[in-house]
Formats: sequence, structure tokens, C-alpha cells
Amino acid sequence: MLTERQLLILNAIIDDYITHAEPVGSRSVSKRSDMNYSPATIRNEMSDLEELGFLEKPHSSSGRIPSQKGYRYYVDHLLSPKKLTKKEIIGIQSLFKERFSEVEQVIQQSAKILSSLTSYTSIVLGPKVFESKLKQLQIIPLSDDSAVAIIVTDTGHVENQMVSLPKGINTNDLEKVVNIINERLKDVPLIHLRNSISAEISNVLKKYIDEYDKMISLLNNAFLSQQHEKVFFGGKTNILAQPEFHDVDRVRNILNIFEENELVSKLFRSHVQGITIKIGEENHFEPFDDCTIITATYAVNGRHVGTVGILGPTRMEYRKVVGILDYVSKDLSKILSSRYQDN
Amino acid sequence: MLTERQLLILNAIIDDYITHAEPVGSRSVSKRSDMNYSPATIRNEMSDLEELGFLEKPHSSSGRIPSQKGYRYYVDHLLSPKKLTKKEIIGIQSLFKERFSEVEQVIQQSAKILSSLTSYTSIVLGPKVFESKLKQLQIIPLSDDSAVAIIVTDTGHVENQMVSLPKGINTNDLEKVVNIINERLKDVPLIHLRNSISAEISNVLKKYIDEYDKMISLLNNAFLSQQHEKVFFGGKTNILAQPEFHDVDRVRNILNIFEENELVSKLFRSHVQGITIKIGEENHFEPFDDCTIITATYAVNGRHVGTVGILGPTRMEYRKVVGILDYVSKDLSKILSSRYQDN
DNA sequence: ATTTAGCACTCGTTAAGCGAGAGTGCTAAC
DNA sequence: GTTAGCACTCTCGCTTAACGAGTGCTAAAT
Repeated sequence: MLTERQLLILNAIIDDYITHAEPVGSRSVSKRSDMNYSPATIRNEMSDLEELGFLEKPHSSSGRIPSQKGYRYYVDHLLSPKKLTKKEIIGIQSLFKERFSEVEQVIQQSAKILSSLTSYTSIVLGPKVFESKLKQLQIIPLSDDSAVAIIVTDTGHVENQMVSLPKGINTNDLEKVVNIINERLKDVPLIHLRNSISAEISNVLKKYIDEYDKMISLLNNAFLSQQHEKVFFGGKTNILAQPEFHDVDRVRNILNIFEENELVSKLFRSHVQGITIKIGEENHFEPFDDCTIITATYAVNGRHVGTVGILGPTRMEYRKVVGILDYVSKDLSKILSSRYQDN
Repeated sequence: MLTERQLLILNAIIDDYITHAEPVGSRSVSKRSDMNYSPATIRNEMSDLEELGFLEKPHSSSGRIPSQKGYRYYVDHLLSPKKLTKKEIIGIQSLFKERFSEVEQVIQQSAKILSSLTSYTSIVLGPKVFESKLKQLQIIPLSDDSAVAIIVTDTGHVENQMVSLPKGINTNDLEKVVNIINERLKDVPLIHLRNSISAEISNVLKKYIDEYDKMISLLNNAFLSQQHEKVFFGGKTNILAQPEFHDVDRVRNILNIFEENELVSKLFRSHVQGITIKIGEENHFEPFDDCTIITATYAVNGRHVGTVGILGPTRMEYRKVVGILDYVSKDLSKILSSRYQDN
């Protein structure tokens, strides 16, 4: 167990390193107002902390920097989220105040807010479309062999998907099917649609429709669309401003990762409610070995449907980021919930 | 006017600089197989070419690099587009062969092809949605005061737009209006929709509808959607591989520009049919002062509806890029045309 | 038993100096 | 008109030296 003084010193070093990005020496720690020990004492403690694995030295005669374990200890035991300033809160509120016509715009806006407030890169996932409910289905033939299927959800979200029309399908039948679905499956969550079709209305369909099998496969295609969540970014290039990313090759690597939505979505998706912090190798993804990802979930009417996250260097302003993320995720939840309530 | 020999030398220097990215000296020019002069002679010519403004020196005792004027002369007089290799053609064909369900996917694929073939960044604009024609309009109420308007075009493109329902509007009336529009304005180009409404059907509407004014403003909102072309990128980070972009701050600048679709669209939109080359300051945009943009237009059934473009350093492989761009733009035109024909 | 002053030592950073190499411009010879 | 020869320039990489920040250890002070 660490002594009180060791805690104080560890905290001081991490704070210092976070703001200055340079190894911190005993002298500068000892000069802090809350530190009443000489550099020599600090040095001894630092040596101990290094032995315990909380600190490391870039080279033998330099100051210390926090190790991954050090950061972990810091966030687990020492971290007190910083309250947002009045100014920040007002800023957030005013940005959210613009009247957005679409849910996606609200989400995109959250990403922007996060990145501009933190000056790191922000990623927002979701909300999972398929949790929302069917409002209306349309299948509009374009030519003899193709049509576009349009799904409108109760949240006003529109998904569309091209489908090819099997030969021998009857346009009247198609209309009938669409009508039946709209009558009987309204308000069924998209995620259950495919099941519901076979479970609830297959009998009806079989009765009225000639080419049952073809019709089913057509519908399955129509509901195939974007199963994966959308990914929104804010400040994609913010991370380049950090001194640890002053190498073009690394930068390129990371930016390329951003282009792969699948991967990003896997890396940032949070499975537990609330704030999650993944430091360096805890991400289990080599290019992020010296990055930290902090995520929070947001909820709609109590259900956690998406993730907001920040990507920065391990030397990240944890206090600030956690505070902001907490605030924004809750605000976003509020806004989305009120919106979904409306409908 | 330049002499035959000066042309030869200018061409040699540019070719060399394009491939090696380093100032080229008299000796290396003279060593080329088609060059039967000694370094000293070359030096004299180079000196003249510099005086004429086609070449410049990074410092007094270094080799020459082409000036912007030099590149301009090169593309205007010396440039012979490189024929694609069999391999490249086969590659393009096979990538285009995948059966895409949506036009946008074809476009996105073109961007990918271009960037991977050229190893620069590619940008594809359009096609302008509003040139396509109305297939079907839907307005689906979500709640008492909001609805989503969906426009399906003859090309299978789906646009959707949230609209707020003015108070006192009658749902039956809304349905009537939508029906009238679908009957009478089918196949009207989106761009003319708003005019057509007032011109062709305002009488009918006035007859049947109570709240004419409110209805019109609602429709105007519904047709407001994305007027600006979409922007597709390929190989956003390719440009970072070029030695002239090995500075993180510049890189950041450029990548930030990529995020501003409006700006990108303005910078890359081509107004003339065929290949356009803008070198350095010809772009009239300071961050691109040492970039070249090469664009080509693509057409659907003879109408030029969009732009494909490449962004690279002024030291760009002009011959190759022009060849590829020419080929891909034509191929894309073919594919899109055949698709639009279908419907 | 802690804490701290003192000191030798280590390493990274910076500046200066130097030689090699690539390239030029000029002159004079071909 | 062309080219060989040569002095000159500038960059680049390497070495050296000085400096400064910081450490670890020892011994003295508290």
C-alpha cells in the first residue's frame, strides 16, 4: 500500500506530466506549494515509486514519467472529476440549443462539442437504429427488377435499401404485403422485425400471397440494411496537436484507423453503463498502446443505446475529460429522451 | 520560344524531379540515354531555363527544381498521358465489376480505385441529385407537429427531410397533396420541383386544400434537402506519404480542409468538360500552394453531372494521373449511364 | 529514524567545427 | 557551339565540447 506522501507525490508527478508533457524531476515536485519536502526526499520516494512500477525513466538521468500502472492507479484512486466551469456549461447548452431537425445532427453536434471542449478527438457511436420501432415500410419499384425499400422509424430515422425484385413477383402482392406489415407490425422494434414476420404474419401472408418464399427473401433483404451503428467524429485531427503524435507515420496509421468504421466501433463501444477508462495496452490494440480511450454511455428513456468517447494520449487530462464526458453524455441523454417522448 | 533542346532538358528535369523528389543536377540529366550533351552544356541551358522562369534553385549550389511555370509549361506542351497498363485496366474492371446496389457505392468505389491506383488522395463530387427526377414523394407524420418527407428519385436515390407540421394542417389534405404531386409531377427533375408546384398545380391545390399557404411552405421545406453535392474521398491519408508533407502542422491543415465539404466541393468542382489541371497557386487557395489538383468530369447519358479529382503535390506524376483519371471518369460515366438507362 | 545538503556522475541537447560530396558558374580550350 | 577544368558554394553528416537538468549515494543535520 502506498503511503500518504507517496500518493501526494504520484499525484503531483502525473498532474505535472499531463500538463507539460515532459519528464518531471524532484526539484519541480518539491517546489509545489503543498509539498514540504526537499528534492532529496522526493527523490527517494520517486525511486521507491519506480520500483513499485508506478513511474519510469526515459533514460537514466532524467525525470520520471508515469507508467501505465501509474495512470491506472491515478484514475482508480486519485481521480476527482473536474467540475465544469460556468463558461463551459453555458457553451454546451448554447450549442445544444440550436434546433436540429434530425437526431443524427444532435449526435454529430455532441461530437463537435466534445472535441472542441477537450481538444482531443471524439467519437460517438449509435444510437442503435435497430432498437427503434417501425413506423412505416415502403417498397417502391424503380424498374422491372429493382426497387427501393424504405423504413421509417418512430424516431424519424429513415433507412433505405435497394432490393432486386425476383422474377415473377406480383406488384399487387407486394403492395398487399407492405400493407399487412404496416398494419400488424407497426411499433415492432426493427431488431425483431425479421422474427416477427415469420412468427406473426406468415400465416396471413401465405394465405394471400402466391410467391411466399421469394417474398420473404425480398423482405429479408429489405431489412438487412445498416445493422452496424453509425460512427460520428469530432476533431479528427485534434490528436495531431499532441506532441506525442508529431510523427507523420504514426499519425497516418491512426487516421487510417478512423476510416474503418467497423474497427472504430469495436474499439469504442462500451458495454457497461457509465464512464470507462482504457489506458494504453488495456485497449488491446497496438496502435493505441500509448493512447487512452475514455467512454461514457448515453441513454434514451433509461435504455443505454450508444457511446460517447474521447481518444487522446495516455497523458490525457483525465479530470477534465471525465467531467466533460459525464456532463455531455447526460445532457445528450436528456435531449434524446425528450425527443423520443414527443413522438 | 524554347528550343528543341531546352524542351528536352526541361522534360528530363521534371520527369526526374517527379520521381525522385530531389533537385536534379546537370550531371544526372546528361547521363540520360537520350541526352548527348555534356554536363557543362546542360548547365548553360539550365541557367537559361532558370532565367526564363521555368526552373528554380533551392539554394545557390544545388540542382534545379521545376517552378510552377515550369510545371505549367510541361502539362501544356510536353504532357503525353500514359496509357494504362493491362494490369491496371484489369484491376479497374474487376473493382467496378462488383455488383453495387446503390449509385453512391459505385461512386465511393471510384474514389477508392483512384486513390489506390495513384497513391494520392482522390475526391469525387456528385452526382448532383437534383438533376434526377421525382419518382415518388412520401410525407409520413411522426407526431402531431412533425413529419418526415421522403423523396425517391428515378435513380433509386432516397432523400429524406424532417419537417414540422404547421398547426391546423389537415392530415387528409396532406395526403391529397402528396397524391396530386405524385400523379402530376412524376418525372419532373428535382431541381424544378418547387417551380412546378406553383406553376402547374397551384390551381388544383387551391381548389382542394384549405390551408394553401401553410401547405406550400411545408412542401418547400420538404424539398429543401441537400442541395449541395456529396463529397467522397479515397485515400485521405495518402498524401501524407509524400515527402513534402512530412510536417504534422501542414498535414493537419490539409486534413482539416477535407472535413469541410462545402470548401472541398468548391475547390474541386470542375466547370469544363474533360481534364483540368490546377497547379499550385492556380488553385487560389493558400494551403494548396504546392499542391496540384487534376479533375475530370463524368457524365450520365451525355450530361456532365459530377467531378472526379486527384490531389497531390505539384511534383505529381502528371502523365500517370491524367491517364488514370481519363480512363476512370469514362468508365464511371459508362457504368452510371447504363444504370440510369435501366430505369 | 527521517530528512536534507553536497557532490560526483549520467545523459540529452545544442552549438561549433570539419570534411566530404554534389552541384554550380566561369574561363579557356577544343 | 561545346566541353574540360577548376574554384567556389552550400548541404549533410559526424565529432567534439560545453552545458544543464536530473539522479543516486553518502554523510551530516534534525
